[in-house]
Amino acid sequence: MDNNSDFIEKLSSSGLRPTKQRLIICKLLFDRKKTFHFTISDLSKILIKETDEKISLATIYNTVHSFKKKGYLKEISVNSEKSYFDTNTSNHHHFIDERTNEIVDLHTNDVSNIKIKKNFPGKKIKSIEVLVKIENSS
Amino acid sequence: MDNNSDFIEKLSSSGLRPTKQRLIICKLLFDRKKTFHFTISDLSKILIKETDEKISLATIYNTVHSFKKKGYLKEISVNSEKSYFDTNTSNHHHFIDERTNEIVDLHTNDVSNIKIKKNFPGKKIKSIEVLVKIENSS
DNA sequence: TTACCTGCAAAGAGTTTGCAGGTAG
DNA sequence: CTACCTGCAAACTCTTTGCAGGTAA
Repeated sequence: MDNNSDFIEKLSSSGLRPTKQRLIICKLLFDRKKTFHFTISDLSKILIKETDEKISLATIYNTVHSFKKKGYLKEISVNSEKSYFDTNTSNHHHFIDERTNEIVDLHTNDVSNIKIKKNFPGKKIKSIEVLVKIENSS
Repeated sequence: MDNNSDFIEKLSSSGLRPTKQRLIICKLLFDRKKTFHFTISDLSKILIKETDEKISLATIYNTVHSFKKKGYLKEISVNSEKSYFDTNTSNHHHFIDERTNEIVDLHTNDVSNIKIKKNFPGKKIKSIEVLVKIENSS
């Protein structure tokens, strides 16, 4: 489990100054066992609730975008209303319940091997993402 | 290929009045051989360019949402900046080039059969959507 | 000291809504 | 005639930007 000095090292080594705000956000995002899926407003609400420091929205946007650019976060396309970010940056898929916007990771090996049988002249495949929409079975 | 009286019938039969604006949009969206992927602003620009009548943005939004609600359009999650709509409402997948936002349909039988090997207590699978991100091969 | 970072407020983009006037049935 | 539809403007939400003051190295 990461601790504060790991985060300082992580930020410094990628050219980001380990400011107080970035460390708070790091702790919130990366000091957990399970993948975290969030929108900026989720993150902002949690920061307000769980932290004494008030971090401005602009800084949250800046930080999330820096982390994304450095590869610490991934943006996912599950919903066109808001941007969702994912602390799991490895190759994987998602379940989503569109009623609640609950998102759950789906490991690559929980999905049968996918073959795309159509070629695209001049283009190559960069990634294949599966979105499994789920609903209550009742 | 549909013509105007087919569209009048289509709208009337689903409880939508076949107004001049809706017919123009119908013709633009559905009187074509290939699937059309668009954002509201794409649609608006094309309407301005190809039509003498000026249709207000609010009406375009209203119309697209009515058509979606009636099942004539599908909204797709490929990008979190804008809503994309698809005139192909059947089950299928997409290629996307994120550099240009070019979207191309991928038929279900161009993708190997997908099995999800993970169960979700209390939930059932509603749909499985594959997004294949592509880039220039050069 | 200097380059980078934060926080505020303003601006921008996309979308929705309220309402007055217009139109289909 | 009545319910529904259109178009305008205002409002709203999410996101980005400009800039003054603050902070890490």
